[in-house]
Amino acid sequence: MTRRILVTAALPYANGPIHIGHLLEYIQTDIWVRFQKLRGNRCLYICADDTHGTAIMIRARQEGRSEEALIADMREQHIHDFAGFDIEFDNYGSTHSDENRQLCEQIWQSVTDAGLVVEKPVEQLYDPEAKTYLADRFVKGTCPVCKAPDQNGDHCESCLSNYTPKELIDPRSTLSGATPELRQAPHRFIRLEQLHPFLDEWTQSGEHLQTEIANYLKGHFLGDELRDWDVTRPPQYFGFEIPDFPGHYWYVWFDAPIGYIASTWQWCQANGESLDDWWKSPDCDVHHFIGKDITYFHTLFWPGILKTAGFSLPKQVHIHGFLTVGGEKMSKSKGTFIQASTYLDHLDPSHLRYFFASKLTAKVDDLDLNLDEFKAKVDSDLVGKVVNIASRCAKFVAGGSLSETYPDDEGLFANAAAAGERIAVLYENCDDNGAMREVMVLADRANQYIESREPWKLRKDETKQEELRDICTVGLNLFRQIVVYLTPVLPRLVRQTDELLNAPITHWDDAQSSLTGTPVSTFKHMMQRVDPKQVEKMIEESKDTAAEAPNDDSSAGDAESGHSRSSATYGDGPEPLEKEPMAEEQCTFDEFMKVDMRIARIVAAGHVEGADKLLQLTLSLGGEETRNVFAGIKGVYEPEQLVGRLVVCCANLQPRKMRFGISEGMVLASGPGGKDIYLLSPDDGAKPGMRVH
RNA sequence: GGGGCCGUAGCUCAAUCGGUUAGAGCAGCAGACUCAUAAUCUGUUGGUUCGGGGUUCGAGUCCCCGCGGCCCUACCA
Repeated sequence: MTRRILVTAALPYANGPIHIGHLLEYIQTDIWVRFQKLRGNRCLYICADDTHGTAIMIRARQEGRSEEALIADMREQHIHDFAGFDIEFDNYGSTHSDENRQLCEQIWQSVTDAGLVVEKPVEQLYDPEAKTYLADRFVKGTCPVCKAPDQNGDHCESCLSNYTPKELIDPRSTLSGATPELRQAPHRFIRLEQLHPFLDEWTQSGEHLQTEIANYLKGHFLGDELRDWDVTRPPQYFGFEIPDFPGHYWYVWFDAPIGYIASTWQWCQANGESLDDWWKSPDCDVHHFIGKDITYFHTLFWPGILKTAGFSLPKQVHIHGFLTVGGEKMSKSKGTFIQASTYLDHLDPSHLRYFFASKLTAKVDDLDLNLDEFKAKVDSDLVGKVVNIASRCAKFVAGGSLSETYPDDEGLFANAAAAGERIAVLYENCDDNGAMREVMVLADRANQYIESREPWKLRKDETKQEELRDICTVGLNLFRQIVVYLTPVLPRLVRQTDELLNAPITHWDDAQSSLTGTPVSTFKHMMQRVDPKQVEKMIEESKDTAAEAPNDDSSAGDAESGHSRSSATYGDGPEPLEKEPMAEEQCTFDEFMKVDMRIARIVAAGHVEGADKLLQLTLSLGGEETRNVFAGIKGVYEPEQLVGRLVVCCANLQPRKMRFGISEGMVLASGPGGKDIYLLSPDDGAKPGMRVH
């Protein structure tokens, strides 16, 4: 019997473009949906833009236009990006829709009727100029602990202490610069604790969640009383006004998940279907795909709401980890914060779809995009193995057709057909990585088969043309089987294969029966290797030098430049350069200027207890400006000889927490290390605080 | 500061409830082939499972202490 399955991916926020981190989720979900559809199940892929909240409101103001105009624009971009990666939604809605408003009102009524809503006053900083309450991240000021200026609302990056925005010295709004006032406003909360027994049961049984997630919830939330959840906001706010709480709005996280239902409703209206069949029927399974950061909302809050309002509970919430690039969090300054559109300008979307598939498992682990591995995997698996099968066979039969009866292939086709169910189970369980492995084994076998039959030799023998055609018939059928299994991942390859073999792939079971007698078109290259130059360009284009503070490891050692005098006169050998070759990559003037180097005077120096290599230095940049720096020069310089001398330091290096304290800069020195360390000194006349250009 | 996840071959990952000699792919190396987009095929070298203790007949797996990495920290989208 055909299953009915409703699938959602998390709603992207309408405050920014889609990037490759987002794509991991939408591609994972798209693969799962395409798989279900190919298996003959009725499956809907539902998504929408998440459009409400302070951030949208503020951005619209800054851009001098309405929120509606902003989110309409963003929606266009999002849809365009998704289409570029062959992510095919059945409906892409918006949380700012009539359907969503109606559903919010209806669900709000349900939770109110169930006695879950309670009103309490909340004290918060308010920006009198922007006329809105301020979330912590919109407040900056001087740290109450270490007095470092320009720190965040809730924690200090200099001394790493935590506090509340109210404790900040000289707080100011990052929206308007105004001094915020402490104000009180009523908020309404949902008493989640009342649903505690239900959530205990739902999260811990029925395999709705991955085990690590179930354990996490049990250990972190369900062991204690569940906190009341603040789901309303006082003005000004961009969202839906609450009917029985005039002037107040639902918090964006209340209406966002309801957007799943609203978007489904839109699809139902357009297709003459009933919403209840999808959201209130036991015959339909609801599956959510989300990232681990929004676990709380989707596994506690959301099931509680659904239960209370009488909607279907998710059959499963599939939670994935984050995407890292080169083993690290995506970074704008490193160019690894890659937007979907930037990727599309340079590389093939199928490559990324395959790479993600080959790395995705049902676990919550983070997934790393290593660009070298990306190239190696795509080149080897897709081009070298899979497409190669078609490439080496099709040419021998192009313009002709496949054999009329399927030749003896020693059981290869039957074996690969049998693998179909195994692979289907892997896809079903979100173990795309396992599925890709199985498929690659099939590709290896096909290549081995062709190798052993040596069709290129038969081609020269007039009497063996029939045998040649048989071999190619087997090869191309094995290829087509593989493409069927890759359909969820590589829809474009499917279309190309349809064209080559003149037989459309429409169902998973197309891998069960062989193709015979059909015409074969001329082979055209189906996929290119990854071009490293394009990868580089993509990274380069993704670099946003203004976006982040200087990086803690990008500036240190390589700030040298060449000179024009002959080195021979001084007997300077090539050894230092040979030992440490110059950086190959050039740095732009802007990048160089990011490093703020200053003349500094060492006003204090001392040993650090327990440290083998460090000295603690206090640098003066003139006036009151000082820096605490740990320098790895113990054993080379004695503290006493350092006090009073001038050095060059990097003054805007990101502070770094070290074992013995925070280091706030770096003293420039040269030499390979060990005993060979030479501090840089300015010529006479330089004064502390002067910039080094 | 609090918390989570992780550490296995050069790289990416396996290894059922604690149970034989820790397995694959890629890379590397050697050879073959020349149809195929420098593709493919055959063979093959790599491991003190981060370190140190402990429990056990038996530990990659469980416990403790370190070290290292990534991430989260609930008015935040």
